[in-house]
Formats: sequence, C-alpha cells, structure tokens
Amino acid sequence: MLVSTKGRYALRVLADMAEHRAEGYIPLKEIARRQGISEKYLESILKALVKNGLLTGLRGKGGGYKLTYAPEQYTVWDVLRLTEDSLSPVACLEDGAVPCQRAAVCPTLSMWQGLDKVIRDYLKGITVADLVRPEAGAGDYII
Amino acid sequence: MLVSTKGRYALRVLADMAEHRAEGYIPLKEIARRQGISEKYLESILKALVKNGLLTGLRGKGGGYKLTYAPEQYTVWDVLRLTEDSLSPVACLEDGAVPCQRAAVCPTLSMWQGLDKVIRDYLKGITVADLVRPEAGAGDYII
DNA sequence: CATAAACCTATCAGATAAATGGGTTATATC
DNA sequence: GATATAACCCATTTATCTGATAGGTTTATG
Repeated sequence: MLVSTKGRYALRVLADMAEHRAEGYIPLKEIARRQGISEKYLESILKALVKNGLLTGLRGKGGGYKLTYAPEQYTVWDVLRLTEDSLSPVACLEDGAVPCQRAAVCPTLSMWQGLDKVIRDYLKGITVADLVRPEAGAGDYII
Repeated sequence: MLVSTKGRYALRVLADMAEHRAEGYIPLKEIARRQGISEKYLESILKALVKNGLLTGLRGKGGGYKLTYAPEQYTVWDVLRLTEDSLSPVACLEDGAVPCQRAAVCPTLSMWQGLDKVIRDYLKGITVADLVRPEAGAGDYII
C-alpha cells in the first residue's frame, strides 16, 4: 500500500473544498459529515495541510477551512507528500533511509528508481482541479 | 511503501540465481550468504516462489534451488505479486476490498486506477534478465 | 459572556511486516 | 544402512505503523 487513508481522505477533502470554495470558510464538521469521515481523524489530517499553507484555517464562529490557492495549483503529489510519511515504493529510496551498502552492486536499484519516477511523474501531472472536473471518469488518466 | 523487503529480497535472489544459473542447483545457504539475508527469512520467501513454480527445489545433498524458466520469462510484476499481499497503491483497489459505496461519486477513483495501471505497466515491462544485464544502470528504465 | 470552531497533545488498539525457532522429510554419498 | 545435507513445514514473537479516539486550550463572533 503506497497511499494510506490519510492521503486518500486528504484528496477527497480538497476536492470537496474545491467544489464548495464559493462558500468561503467551511467548518470541519461539515466536511466530515459530507465525506463520512470522523471529525477527530479528519482534524489530524487537515493539520498537516494547514501547517504547510495548502489550507487556511479560521477560528471561532463562522470560521472553518478554505483552500489557500486555486484548485489548479495543487498537484496530487503536493498533497500526498504532506500526508504520507513516504511515497517511495521501496524503503531504500526513502528520505531518511540508511544508505544501502549494496547500492553500488544492487541489480534492482535502478529499476526501483525508475518506478519511483513513474509514480512521481504521474502524481505530479494531476491537480485537484482535474479531480473535480464533472466530466472526469475512468479513462482520463493515461489509462 | 508499496513493496516490502520480502519482494525486494525475492528479486535480488532471482537476479542472483540468474547470474549463477550455470551452476545448477544452488543451496539456500549460499544465496543467503551472498545476499546477506537470514537463512530462515529467505526460506519463507522462496517458499512462495517454489509453490508457484518459479523456482524448482531439490532436497538432499547436492540439492538447492534453481530457476524453472529462463530469466527473460520472469517479469518483475510476476515475482512481486507472489511475495506481496497486494501491489495496489490504495486499499480501495485491492482484490478482496469491500466495494466502496462512494465509488460512483468518488472524485479520486479514476485517478487511483490510472496510478495502478502506470505501476503495473512499468513492472510488467521489466524482466529478471534486464536486472542482470551487466550494462544496466540508472537511466535505463524510462528515467 | 456564550457559542462555535480551530488548534494541540497524548494515547490506544489492531494490523502488518520482519524475523526467529524448532522440527520433519527427502536425497546423495560413504 | 548410517550419515550428512538441504529443502520443506508450522508456529510464535517482536517491532512498527496505521487508523482512530479522547480531552483539553485558544480564538473569534454575536
């Protein structure tokens, strides 16, 4: 499993917020209800997005969350790297990974690097705006 | 993490066996030593490969394991699907997954399906023979 | 001042990954 | 046939991560 529920929920929530962005600040409670996600769990997901500026939160009555930028500005990759500990397909390619002694002679390393790139390129090529395009359906994304 | 150590080890072992396939049956002990993997753990990995016919085991003195087919016959995908519980990038696309109620309206589903295909196509396009090509290096695999 | 809502910290339960341990059966050689 | 070798089989443990929960604090509005 490359992407956890955390990342999947985050994308669904951003898509939800993109669709409702005309309404201004939207309370977490409302998003959680619409998306069928526990409020508390959702809170922990949005936290990372707010901290990194993708979402803007406003406290108090009438507050909530809204997208900081236009939906076209968020690639799927941008979102997932904030919610997932790692998007590397294998442990050896992770950020803080202890450098592998066998790297120089490993017959599989470049194959993994290629997979990593294929995944990254794909995810960087899709934005939240693409997700909410009403016509979007299977077959759109390089299938 | 899409691919666990189990899958990574399996590929390294197959590459190892492809390089030494002229030597006939190779004892697990030898492979484990060459690859720096615990014998017991390696045993559990090879089990799945033998059961599915990718490897052939021979017991007793002079026994060991060998490739059943030529290295060109094993795609990386073939190997990984035997060692990994799932190669789906997200839970919703897994084999035994409970069908998602939101599937019909999910804004991210087709994006995940596209990712799944990108990964699968990449892994199906590389064989064990490619891994052991002496000239192989970063830049070979669609990078 | 009451209410709504984001924000913060900690904890827990369950699943999965990674590895280990101890035995049994088959084959070759002496 | 005895012995050594090596695959095969089953069960258990340990550690890590995911998913989720709980309770409290701060900030803004009316």
